[in-house]
Amino acid sequence: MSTMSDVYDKIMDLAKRRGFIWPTSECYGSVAGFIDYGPLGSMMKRRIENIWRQFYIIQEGYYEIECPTIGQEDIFIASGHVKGFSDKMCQCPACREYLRADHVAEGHNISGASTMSSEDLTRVICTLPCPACGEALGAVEVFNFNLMFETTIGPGSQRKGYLRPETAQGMVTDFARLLRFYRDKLPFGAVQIGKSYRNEISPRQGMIRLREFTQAEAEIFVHPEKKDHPCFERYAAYEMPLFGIDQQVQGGDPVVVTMETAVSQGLVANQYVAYYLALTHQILVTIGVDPEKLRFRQHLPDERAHYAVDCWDAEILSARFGWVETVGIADRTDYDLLAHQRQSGERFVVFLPYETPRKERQVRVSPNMGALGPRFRGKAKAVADALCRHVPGPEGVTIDLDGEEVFISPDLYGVKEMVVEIPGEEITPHVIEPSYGIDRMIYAVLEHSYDEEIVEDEERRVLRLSPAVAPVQVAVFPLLARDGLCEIAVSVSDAIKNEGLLVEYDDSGAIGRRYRRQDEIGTPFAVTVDYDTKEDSTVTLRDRDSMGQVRIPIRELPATVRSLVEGKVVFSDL
RNA sequence: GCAUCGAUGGUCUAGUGGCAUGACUUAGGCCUUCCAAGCCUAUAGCCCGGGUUCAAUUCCCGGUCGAUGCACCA
Repeated sequence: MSTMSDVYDKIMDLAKRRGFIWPTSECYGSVAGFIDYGPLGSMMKRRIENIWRQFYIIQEGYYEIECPTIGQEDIFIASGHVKGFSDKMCQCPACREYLRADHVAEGHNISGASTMSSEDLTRVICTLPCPACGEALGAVEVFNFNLMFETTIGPGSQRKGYLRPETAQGMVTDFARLLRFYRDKLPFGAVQIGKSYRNEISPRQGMIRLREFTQAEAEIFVHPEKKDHPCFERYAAYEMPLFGIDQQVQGGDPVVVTMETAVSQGLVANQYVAYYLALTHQILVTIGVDPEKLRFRQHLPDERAHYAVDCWDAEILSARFGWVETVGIADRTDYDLLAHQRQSGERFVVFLPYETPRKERQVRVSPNMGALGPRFRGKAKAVADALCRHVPGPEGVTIDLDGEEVFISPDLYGVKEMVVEIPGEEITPHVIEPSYGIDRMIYAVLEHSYDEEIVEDEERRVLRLSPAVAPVQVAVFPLLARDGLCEIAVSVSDAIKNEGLLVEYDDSGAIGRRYRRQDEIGTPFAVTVDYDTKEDSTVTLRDRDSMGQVRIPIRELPATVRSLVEGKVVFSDL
């Protein structure tokens, strides 16, 4: 454990010193669960988010939207967060221990505790002993602790609002607009990258459990009966470790299978889920998560939401925290759309026309209001409604009118049988929801990239970041700060900047120290201008990981470096 | 939120009821022809608030942050 902590401590120390991650507002003492991204951290975060966009927006074609981080109460009543995102807690009057009230009750075989009101729970547990100190709970009081930050909207605090606990609701509440944007066809998807907030009771694991964190989420709306992904071929042969329910229950290891097999064997519920499992694996490996420290674990039936048909977590192995849930991928069915439909009174459906309109025989009852009106007066409407419900025959019908049996003769209505054309049907789509914790991804990349080695009796710390996520992409040095080398180096640096790359120029101290500085922040390439440069206009290009060097002409340098950073060529091929 | 422990320049650290160590880093200079070399100089610190005391970085109380355990973890 001591060596494990060391890795975390070293990474966080480096991250603090070099400007990746800082405790927030340190001058006032910081607040647990909040962090600042420093200059390098912000850049790296942006690069990771952009890789995510590359997959979800460019490859998948799901456009990004941006919704407020504060939402009105209705949204979170519908989503279930007002009710379900809180825990029933109580404090033991004797030992002041905080307890989950429903857990106390369940510990004494009281069933249904999780659905009881606070009052009922208080009554039930007040005779029970405190599980911590053994004293009777007695004057205990059960209260709700909701993990959402609450606020008010507008002056006078009339309107309650919450900081969103996830970005996903935005895509669901905008469903009708999105559907129209995508021209009324399924499937379609929308994504959002942004801040979410959860008032964690005890956010003590550095950047793993934050109170304000960044999520990247996609909501993909699909036909409930068409869960084959149109581009499944892309990942059908993709292999990765899946830790299914069976393997977990039987105490086995994750199995490495193709997505094709996973779906056909029923390990993964459908192609959509499998597709995004594979896509997620690809994203995580692309940003620099070690594939050996990555697995996908299926939620057990008791941890999965009751409405979800399948749910998987991408878990990343951290030396400090063990397997960390970093991405969740769930088939949430129509739960969210129906919930908002109920709460808002709006319709959350897609109208899907049949290929050819379906013909259907229908019996239509048309009450003769001209006759019903004078006879039943105020009750005429109720009679008409009852007639339509009963579908009376030609011989009249007896209906129940406020408990009174009333015979309605055939002259008071007509019955017509007709063939109507049904052009299509309305369906409520199902939602496939991949949800990424960006901050956890960043931590994982830092931890998996961190390396130490001994070079000539000196410890060399190096972040082996992929060029795709390294904040600084190229460093440029004059070998010595004299004889006009600085001027050449500055112009080389400018030339590389013109390729859109982030360059750091440094001419201070010994060359070795400058290389080490860049190694520590993960800069993948360094260019050095030396005396030969003055003779033949070439420079050395140094590779961070191998510390190898090649000489290249200055005029080829910018394009070469760019290809290297984009991963189109690798250093060993130069 | 509770319990235990901790907090000294950017980092690591010595130490103390009475002028606060050292190293590394950083900046400037000298030197230096490719991987943290050397020399000179400079910048910079006792977590915050209250108490005890002539005097508190040191002792006491409270808080903040961090580590660990408990609890919690859509």
